Amino acid sequence: LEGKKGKITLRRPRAPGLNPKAPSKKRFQGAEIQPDCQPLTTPPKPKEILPADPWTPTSNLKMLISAASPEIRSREQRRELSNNAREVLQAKHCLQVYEYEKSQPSRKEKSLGLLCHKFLARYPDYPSTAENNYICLDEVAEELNVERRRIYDIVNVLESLHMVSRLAKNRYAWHGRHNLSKTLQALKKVGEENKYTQQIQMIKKREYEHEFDLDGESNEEMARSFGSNEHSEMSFVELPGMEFRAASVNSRKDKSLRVMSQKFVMLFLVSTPQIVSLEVAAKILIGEDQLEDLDKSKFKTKIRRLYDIANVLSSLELIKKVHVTEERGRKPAFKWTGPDVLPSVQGSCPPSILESIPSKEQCSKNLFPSRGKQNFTRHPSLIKLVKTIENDRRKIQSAPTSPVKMSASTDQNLSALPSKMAQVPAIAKHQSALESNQSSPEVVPKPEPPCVAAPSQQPALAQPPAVCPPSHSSVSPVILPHTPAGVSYAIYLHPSQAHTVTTYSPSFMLQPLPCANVTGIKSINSKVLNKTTTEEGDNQVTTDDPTKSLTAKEGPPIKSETSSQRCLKRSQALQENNLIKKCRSDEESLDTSLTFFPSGYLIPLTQCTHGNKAGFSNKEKAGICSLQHTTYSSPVAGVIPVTASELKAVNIPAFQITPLNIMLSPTSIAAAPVLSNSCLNSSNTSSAQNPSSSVLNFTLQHIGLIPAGVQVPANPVLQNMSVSLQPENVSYSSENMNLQEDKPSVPKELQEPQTVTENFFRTPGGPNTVSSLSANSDGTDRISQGTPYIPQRKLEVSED
DNA sequence: CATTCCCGCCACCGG
DNA sequence: CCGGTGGCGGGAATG
Repeated sequence: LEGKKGKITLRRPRAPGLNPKAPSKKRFQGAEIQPDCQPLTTPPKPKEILPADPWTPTSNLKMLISAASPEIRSREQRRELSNNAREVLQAKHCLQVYEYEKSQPSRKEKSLGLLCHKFLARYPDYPSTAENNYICLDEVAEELNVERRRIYDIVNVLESLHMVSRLAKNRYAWHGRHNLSKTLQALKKVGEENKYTQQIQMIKKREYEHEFDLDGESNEEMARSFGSNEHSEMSFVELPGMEFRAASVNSRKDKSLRVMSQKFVMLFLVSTPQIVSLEVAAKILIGEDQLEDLDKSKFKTKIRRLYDIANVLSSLELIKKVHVTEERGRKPAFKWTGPDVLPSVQGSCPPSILESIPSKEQCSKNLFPSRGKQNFTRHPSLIKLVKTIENDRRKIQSAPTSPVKMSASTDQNLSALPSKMAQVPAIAKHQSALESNQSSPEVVPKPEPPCVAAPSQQPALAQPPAVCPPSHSSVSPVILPHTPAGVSYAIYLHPSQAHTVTTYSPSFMLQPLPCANVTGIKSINSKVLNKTTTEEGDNQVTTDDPTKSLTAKEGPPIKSETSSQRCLKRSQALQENNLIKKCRSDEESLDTSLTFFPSGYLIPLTQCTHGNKAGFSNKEKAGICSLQHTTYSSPVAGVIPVTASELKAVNIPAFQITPLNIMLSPTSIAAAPVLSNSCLNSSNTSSAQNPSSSVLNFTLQHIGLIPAGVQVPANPVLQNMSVSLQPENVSYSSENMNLQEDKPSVPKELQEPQTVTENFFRTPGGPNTVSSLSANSDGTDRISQGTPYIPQRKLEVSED
């Protein structure tokens, strides 16, 4: 009880004796000082604010307007009252119009997202090495003209991504996106260890059952397992090079927002469709004693917080708001639009990783203490206790300190410290070498840079440069916020993985496999179409139900028979979101491209690809103006140019594919063939098989329609389809789920016709079967295979 | 009415 | 004890 600070009830009544409204009034005053305005009806006329108004030249006007606008409304309603209202109204109207044109409704102007943009605009995505960009909260708050409290919200989230780190009171260091990829890797890993994927599944299943009143019991079991191995009180995930930058100051017990942010991100990284609904996220994040503690208020609060976080993440363009429409209506959700994250593992010392890491077990323990025994639910009090202990430990550990910068040597010492360190796989250290090139001061460049590379435009993985140019700070600053849509992926599979399709084995992630057998499937972003409206090429589409990475995801657009009962709406599905990544940092990408890939993953080749291409120009631009956040670079119209070299031969050996993270959207499938026809004819001819057939095989196998090992000859139908179908119209359903952009650029009518049979891939027998979870002593959990669980409900995701 | 989420009170806690 | 932090939830804007 005491753990949490003010319980709701404790909250001190504001303005004793006054009506609850008091606060709001205060609010207004705070924003604009109006000494004596008559309360009631008087419209707070535009009191100019104090002197300086930092922002735009027109800000005054803005202020006026915003101040007036509320009034306007009320006035409008009783306009009859005044005779001269006409004029007034007109004037006001003008103002309003003006307002709309130039400024947004005041509330939006104050949104955290906007504020965050402003904040981010102040610092480069990739700050140059040397000068540390220090951030002074006071200053920033003042300059941005907001209360400091808001800055904390932003900074806390950024901190969770290690984009900033606290140096001392009021001071933060700006790191930009240099650490982002590492952070994401670490987060992904932790997320995997925590079985978030399964948790998500459980939650969904539960909901599902709830709806239909299916087995109550399994429900119970679920809850139990969920509760036991879940609710993790996990501490902040640190990054190996940065853990203590913040020194003593840093140890604050409540890192809740930060932790929450990290968890939230993890959810995206581990779920296959990379779409997470607020509801699910909230439930998972609440974790704790979540039994049926559906505690409504708590849930609400969590949601609120998630919105805060989401706004910041959105500003960072890591996620984007979408809506998932189910039978029950549409729910807010977010889609990951950030960089793809490789499954951890470093290039430099592949084999040692397993050992070097204290052990996943340990990591998990630290992060999720509850994890050990999983068959009974832990009593809340115990949890608390653990928590407390941990906190104490943390304090102690973090004791020493002063904002001293650590060098590599110290780094090691530190690593011994807190569990925090343990939490993060040691991995990064080695990798840091790569980044060091760029410049992070703190990172000590390791002499042995793995394989390579020049920042940015690296050729394909296949041909890493033999030489590694030491850093060039000059290069580093290149910023590439968005690149055009086309992205390519390669799928690396390891033949040895003869697992069934459904097997999920985390352990693989840790195994650095030399990329044996590389099969590259190149999908191109076919955003192409002339979609006029959507500028972001993101029309995504694909999404599989996270719950089932196992089941087939998308049915290739097959002629569908309407037999399927549900009609899917289609979104303009063009690509899978993954494909769309905008590549932001070359370095990061580089980083990834150089590492060894565990089998079963889709590896984004983006950077490589773009580097050679037009991407450059964009990069440069980006570099120049740090602010152009919001605008997505519009996808290149038409097919994205792909060099022949980029297209790798597709050669998929007959084997089973571990489904992890593999996402193929029909679009992508369609795209390949199209591409080949239009642009790459010559290039792909060399491939052993026709890409389309490979893809088909891959898909089918993945789906489980055909046994592994069986190859299906190129399917004429598919090819035809792919050619003929317009990407936008191609819809595809993953299971029964349908994604839809929130603001569909394509009229539904158009979309409708493209119905796909959703049932097509459904397992005959038991659509409802759910894979069960079993915890292994080794700490890894696997999903036992069973029939894939296929949710019956229809889901649609729409973009905002 | 539902969804978003701003605002700022005030508990904490480091210094 | 002060002042920076940041949990938290009311309730205003918006949809």
